[in-house]
Amino acid sequence: MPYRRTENVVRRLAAREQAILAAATALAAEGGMAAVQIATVAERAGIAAGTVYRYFPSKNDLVAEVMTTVGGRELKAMAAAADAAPGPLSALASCIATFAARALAERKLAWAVIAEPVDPQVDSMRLDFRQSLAAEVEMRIKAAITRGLLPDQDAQVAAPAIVGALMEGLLGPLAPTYEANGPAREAVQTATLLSLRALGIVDARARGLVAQVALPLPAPSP
Amino acid sequence: MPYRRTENVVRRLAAREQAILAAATALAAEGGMAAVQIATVAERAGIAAGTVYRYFPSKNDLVAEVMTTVGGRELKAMAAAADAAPGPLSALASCIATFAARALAERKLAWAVIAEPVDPQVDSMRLDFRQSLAAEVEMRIKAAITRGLLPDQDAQVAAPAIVGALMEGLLGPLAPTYEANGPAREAVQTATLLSLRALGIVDARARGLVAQVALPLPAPSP
DNA sequence: TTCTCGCCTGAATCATCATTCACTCATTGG
DNA sequence: CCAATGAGTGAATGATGATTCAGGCGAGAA
Repeated sequence: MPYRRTENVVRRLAAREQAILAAATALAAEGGMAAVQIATVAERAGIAAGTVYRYFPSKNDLVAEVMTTVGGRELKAMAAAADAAPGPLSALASCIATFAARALAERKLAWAVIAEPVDPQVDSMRLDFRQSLAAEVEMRIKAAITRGLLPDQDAQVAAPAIVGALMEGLLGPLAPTYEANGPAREAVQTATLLSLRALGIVDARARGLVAQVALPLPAPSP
Repeated sequence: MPYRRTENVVRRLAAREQAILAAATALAAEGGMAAVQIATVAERAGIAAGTVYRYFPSKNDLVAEVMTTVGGRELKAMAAAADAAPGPLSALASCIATFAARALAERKLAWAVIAEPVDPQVDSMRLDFRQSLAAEVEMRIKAAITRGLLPDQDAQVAAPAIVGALMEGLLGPLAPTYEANGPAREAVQTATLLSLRALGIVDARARGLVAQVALPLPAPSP
């Protein structure tokens, strides 16, 4: 048995895989999907291009993993925020505002993961995420409808529409660039308000549904 | 003077340019921007690849022209529908519904022109279109606000958000595929209703703002 | 220390497309 | 019919980026 993967080696391998993933994510956050190139990722991770292929069978797999990781993190945050809310309506509001705030904090990354075009193969992966995103919102909408807190409506159209509105209104190329915390927070509130109104909540602000979720913009997770 | 562009030649040249444009547009409508390749466009137009470059200095210029053409057509339709409406609110409703209905009728093309990613250079062209799109909606929103028909709000965020909601709700990959006229028309109404509610119109349906604009889905312009 | 693995390297290869250009050919005016 | 002109051709070229692979090298086992 002249060679075996010692604990040490295993750890190093895992660390390297994380480094690659981190490099790819950082590049996506800085320059969008176009910036995620094997050579660039490798350089940033401090390894040679070929090495990347020891960890990921193809670029698509790498990108897919980035999406899964980032997407999962966001979904979890949304769900957590919603679950912590006192009632269905404020859960809905929290869910929406959380998504908006977090996406805005990592604008380019969010755009890259949600919207930017990629290889068709990877696209189906992205679809899953968008699907989950919409599903999360849809669930909250339905819950509110069930309790009579929202007018009856087609949640299956409404949910993606809300997601689209947030994306376009906050992340898209048309959206203004928010510098400091102030305007960004306002934008999140405006967008949330708009979304809730779209669903039929007329006086969200008056009811404290918006103010209550005026989260600080979270620092991007490491 | 052994050679001159006769009337005949000029006509032929113009026809060929149109053929190229038409081929590119058709390809975009069928397979998205990725399908718009010089070789493919040329083949579809019945000419050699090199010939395309006698008419367009680069692929980007060709794509830009496709976008301008398609985009202009849509903007004109929206403006016309809105201008024909009796009041500011129904103008707004018409504007939104028209966009929704037409985009849905040529789903892939609309997606390609509005949302699908492309070369950064071309992207600025697309931005112009999106900008105009949002501007058109924004103008209608502001008009309604001015007359006190809508609650005061930030139209600059609301307009792109509406556009985003329609895109994602109707065109995006998550949106269900609408086959016949029936469900599609309903989807347009649902989306329109949602948009109007987002802006603060609580009872759009009751007021006949939605039903009134239940346009037939237009055949795609040739 | 020495012998093996198997990880790492990065230049070479492959694939995909846009773009060019030397050449052919049709049209035009004389 | 002929010469001139420029449209049309399509194979060759270029650029970009993913992927491969033959060989170097360092870490574990004896």
